[in-house]
Amino acid sequence: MRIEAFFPYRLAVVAEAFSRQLVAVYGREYGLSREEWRLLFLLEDAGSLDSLQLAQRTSLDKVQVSRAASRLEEKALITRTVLGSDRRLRNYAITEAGRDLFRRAFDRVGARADEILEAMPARDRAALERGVAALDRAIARVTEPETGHGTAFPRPGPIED
Amino acid sequence: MRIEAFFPYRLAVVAEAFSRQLVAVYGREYGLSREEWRLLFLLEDAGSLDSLQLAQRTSLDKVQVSRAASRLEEKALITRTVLGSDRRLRNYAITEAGRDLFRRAFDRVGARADEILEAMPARDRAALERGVAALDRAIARVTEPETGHGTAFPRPGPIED
DNA sequence: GGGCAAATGTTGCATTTGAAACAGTTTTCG
DNA sequence: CGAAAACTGTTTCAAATGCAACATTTGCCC
Repeated sequence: MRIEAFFPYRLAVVAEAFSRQLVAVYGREYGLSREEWRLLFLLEDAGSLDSLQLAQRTSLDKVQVSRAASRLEEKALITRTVLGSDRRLRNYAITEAGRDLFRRAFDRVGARADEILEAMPARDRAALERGVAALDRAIARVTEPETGHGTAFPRPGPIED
Repeated sequence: MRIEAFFPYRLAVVAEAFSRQLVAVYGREYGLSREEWRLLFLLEDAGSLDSLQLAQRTSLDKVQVSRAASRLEEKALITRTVLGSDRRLRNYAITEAGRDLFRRAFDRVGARADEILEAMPARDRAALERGVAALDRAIARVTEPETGHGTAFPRPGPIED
């Protein structure tokens, strides 16, 4: 079989290429790693989160979160405080500087993503979104028994939570 | 905006989760890295390739190829010889042991991939394939001027080659 | 209450990865 | 012909990553 015809290969290569287009923006132009980008994204939306909520809404493991958060704190883009109610947990909050940086980066990243997606015919774009959503459900279904570590994003329903 | 609604995030997370399911097979059970897996895949199909052909058909850069090939050679799964016609190039060939290992791994990896894909309704699966193909074309179109390093797979037409 | 298991975040260490420098070969052009 | 430029694969070095051990805190059970 030719590798170009193997669907998992095609999916991985295309997803990497798409991701690379966006990393080129928030990475090179704003100095953010993928994990830092995701944490800022979450915090810009939520304002503040404790680590339990964060673990549920991100597909990063605890080491990645800890390290990305350290760097974001060094850059003064977020703050991290020990939670009083349970001193094992942390409360993460985005700073004004973090909001500013994220919003500027998001404008450019979103524009780049749209530029690519809008180069697709609308029907193809709809097919892609439908297919991705369905694949996500299929993976969740097939891997149900195991721990969902980074398998997918939280969703309503009987699975997860 | 909620990160779960940001399409590039959804695509990246789903693609990683899918990939992880397959790496769990060829990685843990057959000791192959992603790059080694791809090289073996190509060579099992072609039998033997020189480095120029290889660079065209893989989405790996030269460093990744060099290192993966070294390991495969150590494991006696491929052979590497300097090409007489141009001593900068190498000829890669798969060994019998390499074929055997790859075929066994491919059976299991393909089965795992099918298990997931067949958990999708046929219409959704068709949508996914259509969408992925279209996204690949869109990325190639938008990034046309730059070097296509790992951007996509080779295709007929005016671009690349 | 007191000890033990579970949960959480962090750190250490070995491996992997990426970018640039490098060495060897070929091509170009004067 | 010969020097310089271009090309290819490998190596080097610093940074990133993954996994396991660790320290701290909490919940459990007697």
